[in-house]
Amino acid sequence: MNPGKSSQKASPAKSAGSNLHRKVAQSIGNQILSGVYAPGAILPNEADWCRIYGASRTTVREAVKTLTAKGLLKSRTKIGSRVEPRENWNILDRDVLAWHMASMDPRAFFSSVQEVRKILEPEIAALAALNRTPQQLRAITEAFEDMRKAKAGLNSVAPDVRFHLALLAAANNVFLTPFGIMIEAALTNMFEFTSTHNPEPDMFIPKHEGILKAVTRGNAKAARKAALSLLTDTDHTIAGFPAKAKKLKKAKA
Amino acid sequence: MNPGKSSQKASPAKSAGSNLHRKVAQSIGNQILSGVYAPGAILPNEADWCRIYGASRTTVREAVKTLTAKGLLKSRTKIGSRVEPRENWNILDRDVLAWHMASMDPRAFFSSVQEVRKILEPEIAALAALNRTPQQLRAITEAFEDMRKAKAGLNSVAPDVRFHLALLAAANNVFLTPFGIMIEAALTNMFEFTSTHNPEPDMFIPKHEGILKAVTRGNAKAARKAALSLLTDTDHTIAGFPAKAKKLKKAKA
DNA sequence: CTGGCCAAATTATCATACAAATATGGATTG
DNA sequence: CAATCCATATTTGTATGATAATTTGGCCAG
Repeated sequence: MNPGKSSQKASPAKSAGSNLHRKVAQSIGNQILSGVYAPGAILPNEADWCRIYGASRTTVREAVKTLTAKGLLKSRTKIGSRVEPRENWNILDRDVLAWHMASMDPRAFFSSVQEVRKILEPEIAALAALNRTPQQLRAITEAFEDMRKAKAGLNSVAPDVRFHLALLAAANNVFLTPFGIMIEAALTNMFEFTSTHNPEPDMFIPKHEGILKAVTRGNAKAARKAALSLLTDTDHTIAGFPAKAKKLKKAKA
Repeated sequence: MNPGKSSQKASPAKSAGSNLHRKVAQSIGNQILSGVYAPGAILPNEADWCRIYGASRTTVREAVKTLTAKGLLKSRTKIGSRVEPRENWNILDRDVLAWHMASMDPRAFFSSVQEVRKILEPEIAALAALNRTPQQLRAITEAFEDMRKAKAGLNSVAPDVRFHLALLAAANNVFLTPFGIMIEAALTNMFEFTSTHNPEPDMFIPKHEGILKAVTRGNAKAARKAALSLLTDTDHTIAGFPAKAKKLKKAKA
């Protein structure tokens, strides 16, 4: 038998994506990240989820497998599904990060992110200066040109993201790439949070140019310094917006 | 209808875990990471996998959803499943990393890992010195005591891993925790690769003690320096083993 | 040549049934 | 009374077969 379903959709897992198992996964994922189910807690069983979402067991199980693959869950026969300890959560997964941000204080989020960015991005810039291929340098350059054209405002976010991701790719180290997701999330949400995406508007373009030039010249030391300088500006921008607490509205379900 | 299955298991997805969908996921994951299916390539469809593994569509689909959740795949109706570009792969996922190591040159692996470790671990130690809770400090201390007791050899690996993971946890930054998987993999495999896990056996314990003391005193600068010093020793150990190319045998299917 | 429409391929979802694992409590036995 | 074994109930794991939804690609008409 298939519990639920033929009845009515009790709690309609909203959100887009149009895949039901995806919606279910997002809904459950959000509940875990928001603390409705704490690490160690046992989740409702498959039959329960079927009733809750009005979905078939097949669909629910695919959602559960998705969450398991992201380190949020582990299922055992006769026991059910248990929430994994936080250190196993794949926080650098795009979905998990989105669910995380949806229920986190934005200031705490930016604080953690900037801490890591200041550790990594100067070194990423330095590595890029040493390891970049001509093609990768071109990608960075083109992103920078687009930034210059876009001037300020919302349109400048996308090229900015591309710039930082291209830089990251140019570092040529697989184990650094997962941070692209974090950087992207940070830059994208910075605008919505501070409503001015550019820290120190006058220096925004020049400081990026500083990184580009250093990477072009292959000057690791200068690249490191330029990247750090940009991040310091970003710190100031964020610090200039105290507990505004505009809820980040990134996640979907 | 259910393709395959009732016939015979053509290519028996070996490996442990005892869950069929897990074995299938590991087998396909290994094939993707080893380049059998390159990014952009279209994979066999569900019916094909059913025949190949002698599994039901239910099982195959759960495996595919698992891989999708790790960023290796994306499925679309009428198209099939396509391998995602490498930058979307969740390389800091435990499984993905295992599959990656299974088909990678060990020297290249250690090179990339050490590059990242030298960037992160000194700063992790510094953050731990500033942010650690008493409980976290105790965890680090206990791990260190176990290392001292264990002396050299294989038994010293586990406490060493615990030491570094406890340090990481004490940094108290969510976005750093995913690196625990990489650090664990590195330390665990170092022993098998160099057959001497301890770099500079005489200095192995003292250098860890240096980190512990600095963290205990809350001296960020000293912690940073001590962590870097340890990593430099590790570099030397690895460098001392040129193209031995003992294949790492971590992954399972 | 252009636009729209049809058909085929593939994933998405559903319903149902049975298998396997395992925690739990109760019976059995020393 | 204690320890062991065992039956049973619960929950996930797997199989099967059917139908829906999506979308590419080509066909056809204007």
